[in-house]
Amino acid sequence: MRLNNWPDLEALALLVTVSELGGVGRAARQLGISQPSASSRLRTLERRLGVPVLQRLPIGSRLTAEGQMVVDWAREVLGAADALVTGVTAMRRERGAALPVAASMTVAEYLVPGWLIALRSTEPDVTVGLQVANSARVAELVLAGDVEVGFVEGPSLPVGLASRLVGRDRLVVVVSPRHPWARRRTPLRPRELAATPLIVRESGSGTRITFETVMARYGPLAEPLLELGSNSAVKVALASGAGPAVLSELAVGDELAEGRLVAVAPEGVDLQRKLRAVWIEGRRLDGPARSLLTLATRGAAARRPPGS
Amino acid sequence: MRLNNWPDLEALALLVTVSELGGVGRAARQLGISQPSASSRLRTLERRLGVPVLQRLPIGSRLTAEGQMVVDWAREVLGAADALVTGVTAMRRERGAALPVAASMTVAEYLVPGWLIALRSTEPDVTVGLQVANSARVAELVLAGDVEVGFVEGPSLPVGLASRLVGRDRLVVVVSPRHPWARRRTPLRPRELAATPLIVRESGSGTRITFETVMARYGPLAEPLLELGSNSAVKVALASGAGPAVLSELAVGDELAEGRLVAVAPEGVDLQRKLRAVWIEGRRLDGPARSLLTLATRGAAARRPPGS
DNA sequence: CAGCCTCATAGAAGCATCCTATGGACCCGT
DNA sequence: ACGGGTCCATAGGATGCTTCTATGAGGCTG
Repeated sequence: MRLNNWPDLEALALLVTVSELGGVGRAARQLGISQPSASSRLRTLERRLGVPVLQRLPIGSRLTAEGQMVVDWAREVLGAADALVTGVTAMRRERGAALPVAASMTVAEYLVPGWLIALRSTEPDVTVGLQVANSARVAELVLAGDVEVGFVEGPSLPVGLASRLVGRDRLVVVVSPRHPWARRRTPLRPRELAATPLIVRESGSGTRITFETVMARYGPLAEPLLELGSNSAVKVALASGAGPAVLSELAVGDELAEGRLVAVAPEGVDLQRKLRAVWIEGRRLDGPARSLLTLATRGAAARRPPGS
Repeated sequence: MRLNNWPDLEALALLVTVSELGGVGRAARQLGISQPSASSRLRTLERRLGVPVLQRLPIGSRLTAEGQMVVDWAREVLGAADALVTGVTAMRRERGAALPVAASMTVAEYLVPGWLIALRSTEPDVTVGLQVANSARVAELVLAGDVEVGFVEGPSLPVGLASRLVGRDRLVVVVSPRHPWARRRTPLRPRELAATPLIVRESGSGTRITFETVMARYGPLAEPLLELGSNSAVKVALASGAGPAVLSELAVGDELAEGRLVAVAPEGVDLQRKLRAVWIEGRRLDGPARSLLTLATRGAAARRPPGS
């Protein structure tokens, strides 16, 4: 991870806006900066990228072919950055927010930002307060009335809570494409998996607990090969070719689709877990809480069951 | 897409490095800046995020719980930014590169950056030149010897080219979760799909051609609802709830996994297409070209066929 | 030909970062 | 207990980028 030479997100956002509006000046106006400022920034961006991205014409500006690619890549970057900002903003407003919410780590990390971004378009003024905790603690917070809605993972459902499915997640055993398991033809037996030292999340994490619970019946688990505190740390370890890891499918969807990681399904083991929204039983959710729940449910309800 | 309030990628990279090395000073040293500079930057980042992310201790610095989330989100952002920079760098070196490559747009956009990032770790000094063109033109470039390796999509395979499968892609019909089709219970008949105005990529794009070829036998296609020049532009249109679109699965993997978009499979239509590396028949690839091919093949070979 | 649009350039002001030098807190050895 | 190692924070001056307003150059249109 080198330090400099990173693109300037503001310049990229400006470029994306230019591509949408078809003009430097128009984009500047929309973003609330002066036209010369926009012009200069784009020129700097172009110089730093080393590729002309804009075709300046007397009637406006169009993207070059390279510019089109840059804009597409930039939208990915900005989307991820938006998720970060949105997530952090929600965590900052932990207290005194109009809509206090609690979520388990996987849900908070991979799903909540997307929901909040969507929520923003229908309810721009609602401030959401996000608290991240394990599923048991989330349930407590909901029951205590500290938050209106909670999002939990796993099979346990405390009494007194109403719930709705907001998604399905599946733990996957993944290896780097370099790893021998990536090419194995024989199915992975649960006992073999149990006996293999794995890269896992720290003990206490929902991912770890789910995995250990499911695997319990196949004999004692081997000592972890490595124990890391976040999904992305596990991915970093995997990237350098280290042994199999267990992660949430949500965390590795991209890597699997692009072939940067390979999933190895243990035979006959169901590692799926349900992600649920929970709230106090009998309480009728309304206003923003209802909108959020609708948003969260929406994706899940229509998504097809296992296997796309 | 507002302009300011975007996080500073350099500061995020610094934070990630701190999380890996466990200390502000250590991270500063690794990144080649002074320790006070790092300290001040992190403080600024913290102030702008509004959340304490670091616990400063006399023996180093650890992340707070919020910091852990920020680092994970930041890794996503930086990964996307790295893909952008890598892709642009490759396009810039179009001529005079040690390893000239051509790729169709989907491959260039979604797969090539990942391969190049991986290639960097084994062959740090190789400069790759990337040319983006449609599959037919890629084949020409390979045959003319302008590039060593090409990456094409679709069924056509010109004579004189050797090829190897580097991945499978599938076109998917997607709608926003708000769209009626997201909840439909009846299967989508090919004829209904053909008769529905869709959001599609511009004519001439590989995605569009593949779709039209496959659908040809189900009757004339309706006029497009909207015709856009890039995958992300289509996604932007979808996000605002507009009608069904046809996109590459590679382009929407994340959105499907997180439920932000919903796939509707047309009954009995095979929209899969193969992504192939091609080079001049009989020519033996060696050096960096060989490494790249290995990398590209690696993910595909081990990936399971349709349906995860 | 005037007026409107486009984007580019010039010059001055402001802000954030950078560096070096130093200070305060802690741990650990002697 | 005391030096020497670690750690991070602060101070002060230099630098560079971005910002603004004002103006210019080019093209379309009534």
